Amino acid sequence: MRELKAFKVLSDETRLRILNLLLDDECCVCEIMQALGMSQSKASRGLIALYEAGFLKMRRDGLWSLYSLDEQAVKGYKAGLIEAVKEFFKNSEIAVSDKKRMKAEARIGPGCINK
Amino acid sequence: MRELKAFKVLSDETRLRILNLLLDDECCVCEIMQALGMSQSKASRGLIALYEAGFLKMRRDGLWSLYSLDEQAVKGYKAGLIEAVKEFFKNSEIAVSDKKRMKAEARIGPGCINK
DNA sequence: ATAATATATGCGTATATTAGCTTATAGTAA
DNA sequence: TTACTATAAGCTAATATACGCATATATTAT
Repeated sequence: MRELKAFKVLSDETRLRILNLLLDDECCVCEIMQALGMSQSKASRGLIALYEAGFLKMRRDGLWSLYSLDEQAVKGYKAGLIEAVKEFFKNSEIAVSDKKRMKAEARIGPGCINK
Repeated sequence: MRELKAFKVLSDETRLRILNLLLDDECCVCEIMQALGMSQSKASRGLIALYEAGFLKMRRDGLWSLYSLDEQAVKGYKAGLIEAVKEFFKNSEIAVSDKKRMKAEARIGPGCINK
């Protein structure tokens, strides 16, 4: 049986919201945690899970880990999954406010939470 | 946030295999349990979960509960999920043998297991 | 070197999920 | 009615998952 990870990783609201944000942009962990209002470890773990499931790629830029959609993911069976995520969040209030907060945030690291 | 059930229900191998079988055919619980070699309660619960997630419809025919793909599911965001399931099982050995066993089985109820 | 910062990870725990076993329900047949 | 059969559901144990807290790691800056 093929690996189930891609299906499993989408069975969680946190990870769906993260993936939805990353459909358009490249983001670091701190941007995700701010935009989605979640803890650093939660954001990091969500991103890593999506990465390990093959949806995201990652590159380092200094202290930042920058995640973005892996173009390989839009081929094969994951394409349907990504399509479903897009449709799922279409006209979704939460997605709109997630994106809004994302745009508003600078990449200033998790420390900003305490400012 | 929209209901997450459709994503959650696909995070399990059993239910993926059931849905894949039902993409083509209408089946009763006993056919699924035989074709997939699983217990009656496991097959029934898998089918009910897929039904409640909006992938399947059900009709009664005497003692049999007959499940099949709900055409509503091929619209909206579930369409991508179904597409992903199809692609996932493309050229999959397990899907081929599942379908083969399915064709070989008559609808004779779970009692056949003991024969 | 030390300090500061962004991210990853180990650990414990709370919660959710799965599946087997059994029983209940509903329809059929005599 | 009773007997039979296919499915659904209750209960429980085993397993898996998610997440917070704290700490480790890695990179940069001084």
